[in-house]
Amino acid sequence: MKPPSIYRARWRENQSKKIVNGTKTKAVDAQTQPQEDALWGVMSEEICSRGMTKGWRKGPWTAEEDRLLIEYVKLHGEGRWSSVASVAGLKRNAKSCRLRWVNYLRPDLKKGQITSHAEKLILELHVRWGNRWAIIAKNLPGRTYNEIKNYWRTHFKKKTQNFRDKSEKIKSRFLKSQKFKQHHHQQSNTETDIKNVNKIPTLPQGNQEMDILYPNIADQEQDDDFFYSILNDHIPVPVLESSSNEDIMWDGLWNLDDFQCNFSATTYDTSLAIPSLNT
DNA sequence: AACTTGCTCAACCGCCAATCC
DNA sequence: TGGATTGGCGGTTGAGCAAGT
Repeated sequence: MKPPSIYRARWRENQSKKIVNGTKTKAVDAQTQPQEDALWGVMSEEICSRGMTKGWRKGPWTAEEDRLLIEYVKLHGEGRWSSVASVAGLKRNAKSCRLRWVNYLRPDLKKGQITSHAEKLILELHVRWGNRWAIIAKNLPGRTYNEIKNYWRTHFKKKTQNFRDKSEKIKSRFLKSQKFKQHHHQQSNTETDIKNVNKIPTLPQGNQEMDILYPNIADQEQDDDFFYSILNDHIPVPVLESSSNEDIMWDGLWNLDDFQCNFSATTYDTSLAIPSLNT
């Protein structure tokens, strides 16, 4: 008894294993995608109508469904999502139930606006961890990774864009005046930067500690300055002393979609001595 | 008043690792 | 040991609403 998506995933997997003329076939490409979607739409209805799956309900949860799910968790605890549908009488799949509980129904969740303190902590943690929302959420008790993820997208995307605009100006100014010198010297500097990134101290938890970290920073301008200063503090900038590959280097430095800043040895291009950013 | 645009956030999807059988 | 299942996570979507034109 599986939802149609399972059958589709399995079908795709089998397709990708097929070998035609010595090369692996693509399960779906841009041309066949619409046909495949249509096909699986029909299949999906067919599968459900024949009772081959439970015909999982989708869309917004009703109050009654919430009540049933809460009752279920009270009785059976978290983590047994696969049996929710049959036991609680919900026409929702395990994933949907888990998500609803984790992101909305959990009693320890904080509702309401994210405070400025929490906002700053999110920024700081995002610089450290990138889009690893689950890890960030663990430092913000009562907040879900989904909430933080949404918050980031709606509040900080703009700021990252502003930062990029600013950085473009700095970049053009900088390029006019800088020349690179020694390749090996640059390499040793960036390697030191990578080590320093790994030494960023663990952040304390709780509002009291955050007060110590960020005392009396209130207005928007200060917030912006704070935001940019974090980036300046944490993004290791190689010493620009030698090279003729300015464009490649600056692309690496300034193409900071979401400010993914997890440097690692495996993504470190030693031939250019420029840290590349995980995306 | 009607329409457009932007914002918010719940919910879904796909992928992957861990666990189960 | 290997396939199936489950749970967790990140990316994305889209409905609902408010503000602007």
